[in-house]
Amino acid sequence: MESPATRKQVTHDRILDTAARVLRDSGFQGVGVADIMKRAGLTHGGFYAHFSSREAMLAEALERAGQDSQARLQRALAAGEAKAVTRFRALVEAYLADRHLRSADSGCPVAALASEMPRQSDAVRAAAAARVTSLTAAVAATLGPDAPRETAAVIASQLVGALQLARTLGDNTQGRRHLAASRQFLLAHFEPAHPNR
Amino acid sequence: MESPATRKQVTHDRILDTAARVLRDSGFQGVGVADIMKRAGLTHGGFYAHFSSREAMLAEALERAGQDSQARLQRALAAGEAKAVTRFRALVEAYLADRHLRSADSGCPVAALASEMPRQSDAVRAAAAARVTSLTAAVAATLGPDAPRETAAVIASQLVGALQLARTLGDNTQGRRHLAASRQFLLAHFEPAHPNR
DNA sequence: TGTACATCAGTGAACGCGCGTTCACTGATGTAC
DNA sequence: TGTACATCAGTGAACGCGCGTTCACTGATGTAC
Repeated sequence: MESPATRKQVTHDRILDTAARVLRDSGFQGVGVADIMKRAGLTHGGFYAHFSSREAMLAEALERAGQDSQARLQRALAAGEAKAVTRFRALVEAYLADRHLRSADSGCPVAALASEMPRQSDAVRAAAAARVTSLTAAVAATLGPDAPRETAAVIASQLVGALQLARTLGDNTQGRRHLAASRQFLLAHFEPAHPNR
Repeated sequence: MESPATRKQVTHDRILDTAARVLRDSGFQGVGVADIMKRAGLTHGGFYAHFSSREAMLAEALERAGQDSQARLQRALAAGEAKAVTRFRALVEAYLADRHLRSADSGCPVAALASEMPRQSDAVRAAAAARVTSLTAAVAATLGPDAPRETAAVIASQLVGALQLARTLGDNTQGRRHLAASRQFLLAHFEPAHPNR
């Protein structure tokens, strides 16, 4: 698989990684072609050898951000299993961690970008809808198999909404109190009885 | 109070109303000086007689949007009282109405703009934090007086998160199902027993 | 009441800057023989 | 193995457009006497 395209693919990947981080930190408007290329160690002229347009790059970057975030969540669940806490608790504590008040660049792109979605291109919105679905599925997988189907959607809303309101309140006592209230509520009402599963 | 400033104040008000609507529909980036002035029936040159900068206008527009939205919510609560449903039910059904999937321009600015807030100016973020607080207070006022203090914050998160995820899913079956699940959950778990109060 | 002047709200042309996009070119990598 | 040529990834200057901001000016409203 060391085809002639390899070198270009490596660069493409580096650009995407950069864009996926900046996107979550700075929003769609904050992702500039020249800036992303510079951060990736390149000049802006080469951009169009990798993407047909800025719009196309945004859609790819959102998908990448979703994969990043999903993978991080899975690692947190695995770590939770090692500590013998429920998968649900591991998920809630990872998603609503105080640390996420500040740094959004490695977190969930839905929480970082949700209110901008209705104004994005079809490709971007499709990627966003897929990410909502996969987040809901990840939540469902941490609930007991007897939980109603809608419960996962409700919990996903709570996770995203709580993180956004806390970020709006700020990285201070108010914001942290808001996160803590959501964590406590979710654990009190939805944590399955059995530690592992 | 028919002071010489009256005419200018009327114009100022019209500009702000326009900006408050466009802001919720198109986001912070979508509010352009020339566009807003044109929609208000003016030319862009006069803008700086009303605001010191575009940034200052954004902060004022966000406050205005918050007032609009709060007033609409209060009217919905009053209408609910007339129909002898609980204030809580009136609030949930108004906030999570299917109609809000499409039109954000008259709705809650927090739901319309939350994920853009961390990147805004101090003045804008302060206005946003105040609106989160007032939304939480509005929710608290519809709960029984014996409800724990954190409950209102959790419900506010659910309202905002559910609306945003539904909008991300789109104005279709998926989006509407998402909203319906949240409405049902909130009513089943938090609606006070007594119809009025 | 009427006239002359001052103030005020809004106009429209112009400026500077950032940013997405294009394109001719360069240096490096790979291929043919 | 070595040489000549083709392909490829990336460079950097330039273009065009949108947008926030400035400013000299105009027509209308209000005030002094």
